[in-house]
Amino acid sequence: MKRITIRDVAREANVSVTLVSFVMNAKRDKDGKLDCPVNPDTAKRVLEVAQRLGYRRNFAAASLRSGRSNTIAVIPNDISNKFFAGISRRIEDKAHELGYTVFFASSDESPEKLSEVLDAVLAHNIDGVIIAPVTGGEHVITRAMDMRVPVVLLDRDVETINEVGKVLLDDEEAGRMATDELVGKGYRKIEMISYTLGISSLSERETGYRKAMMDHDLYDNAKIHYTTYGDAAKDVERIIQDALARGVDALFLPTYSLSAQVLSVMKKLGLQTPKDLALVGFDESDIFSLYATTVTHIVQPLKELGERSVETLVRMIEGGEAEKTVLKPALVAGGSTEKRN
Amino acid sequence: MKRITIRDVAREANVSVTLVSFVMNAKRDKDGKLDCPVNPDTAKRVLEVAQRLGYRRNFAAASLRSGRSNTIAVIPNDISNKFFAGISRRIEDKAHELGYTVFFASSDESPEKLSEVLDAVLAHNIDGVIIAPVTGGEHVITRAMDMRVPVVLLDRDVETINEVGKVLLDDEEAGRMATDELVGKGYRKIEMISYTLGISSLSERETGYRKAMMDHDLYDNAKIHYTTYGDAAKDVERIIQDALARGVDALFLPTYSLSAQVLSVMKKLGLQTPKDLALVGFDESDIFSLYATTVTHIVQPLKELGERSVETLVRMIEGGEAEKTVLKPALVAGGSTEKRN
DNA sequence: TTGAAAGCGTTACCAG
DNA sequence: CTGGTAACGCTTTCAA
Repeated sequence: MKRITIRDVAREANVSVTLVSFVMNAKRDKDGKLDCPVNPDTAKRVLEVAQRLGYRRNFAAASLRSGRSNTIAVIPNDISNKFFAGISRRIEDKAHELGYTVFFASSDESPEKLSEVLDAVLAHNIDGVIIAPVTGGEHVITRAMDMRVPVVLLDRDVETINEVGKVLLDDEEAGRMATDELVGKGYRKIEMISYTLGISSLSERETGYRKAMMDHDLYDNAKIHYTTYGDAAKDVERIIQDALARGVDALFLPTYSLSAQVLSVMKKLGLQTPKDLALVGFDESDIFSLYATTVTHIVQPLKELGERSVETLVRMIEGGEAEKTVLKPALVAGGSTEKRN
Repeated sequence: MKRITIRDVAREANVSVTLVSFVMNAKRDKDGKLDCPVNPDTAKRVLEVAQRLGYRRNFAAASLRSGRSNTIAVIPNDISNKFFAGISRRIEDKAHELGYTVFFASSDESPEKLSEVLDAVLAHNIDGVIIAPVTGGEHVITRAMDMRVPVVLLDRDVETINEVGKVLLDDEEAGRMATDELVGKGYRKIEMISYTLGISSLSERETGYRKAMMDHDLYDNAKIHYTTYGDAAKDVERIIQDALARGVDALFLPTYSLSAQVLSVMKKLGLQTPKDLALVGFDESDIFSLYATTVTHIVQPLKELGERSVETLVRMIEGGEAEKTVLKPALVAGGSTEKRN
């Protein structure tokens, strides 16, 4: 069961390897015609022989010779996180449609792991990289750029870097939507819990919240509580009790993990939403529909985020400009923001 | 910014490319000594030069020449599903530890997509494949075997195929544990909802349930309702109402999706667990702890499943025998199986 | 429209 | 222990 090479096909079809290579690499134009300088009859014959013999291009050889790989890498912070799970398939599908293979690897927030992943990127002749949710460390981007690999930033902006593609959510709008929903339903003392991560997505959501509060002349009521990913469990309980003591009537939670944390604490304390506290959560989860009261939440257009990031990257790989796209969030209404009586 | 090749290193270190190749491929043994037929001093010099020049092996060239890639592929049915999200990181970490890179791609249940993925596997000289949760279609495995690529089946058995590695959950035990828990807490009319998928994991869980019911002399009460993934939403509501009408007091849900579906219907119908219906769910989710009453559920040892599958595959790649591992599930107790009064 | 031949950077083989 | 050299299978000139 020897492997079929381009030479086998050439011999069997009575043509040169060059011709076979041409035919195998030709893209079909809209008429289904092969777009290459080969006699159509010859091309047809080559295609038939290749098919019959079960020929498949040896990827390593092609990559070695051409220096390209038709492969892109996607480096999320954690391949198993919520946001990424929803977006990975979209990326995969779109990449496949454009003729690229995708390669996933977690950076894990660790500079060492990140460095290894990037070495792998170099070693594999990978054509471009999509860097998805990462909290902390701009090294990724600059290192990748040093390697002259096209980069697209997904979900999170780094304002100091501009030679990369960007596909982002309009996070300010998300913060504004959440706040407007609460105000519209009669809530006034609306506060927010956020992480001290210093990443653009969160700070923009905070900005949206602040501006909306200001627009509604509620800025004196605006207050953002901060916690860290690791301390959230204990901080959130304290924050909620403090807020209730001060008469706060609603909370905006700008990430899924904070939303889950808050629901957990409220359950533990026997608090009900919206009676004791109205809520707006973030991202998608069965929890929002299965919690005692359904929870209003902001959703990101995962499909578009994924597809757009691939399109942007491929365009850059093929010599195009780095583009920036900002997509709109949406609000899914639930019982947690029911009109206040 | 020319790329540094093995030849550059050889010239700079005054040795042949052969020596450099030896050194770069040598694994360190436990003493940190390089395990290769090269003078330690020479090796050290080569290493230093390589470091200084920033040499990185060209993956495509190595793969082309050696026919191997130190890469394994993982093909789940859906890269974004629950089970897979929890296991992917474990696979990645373990593979990395053993010197392999991982490549993820969804088969998506579609034979065409599957075929494409396998072509990619061949084209990339991939050394082995882990096939994770797939519902329907044994083609995968036989196709991969035809390609002479080592295969490990993860989570789901195909009894007719034996030349592959297998890493499975003791699904019969899982069914038994769930049933025993319910019986132990005083429930008697225990039923089960399952999918008509004909996959081993589900049918084994059913077997465990049946056997446990038999052991407790409750076999006359045993009943399994069937639905399909697509029809679950409407079927589950009917099933629950029918069950309640017949005085059923507990349900065992052998998958996460069925668990979520049942919780959703119960919420909609205003039913409470365990008062109206005791429940045992499956797999991990925030839902189980955040639902009005916490839900007892069976968990799989995701870490072990992931690591073991990689270890098994790598052993096969390196010429070892195909092994079969069966891991034990665990039960996480919650309020949904509180003792019946 | 076709083909010959020169590499791409590595590893494997065989000598020393 | 060390080194020369022939592949690996493909793409890419260049010439016909």
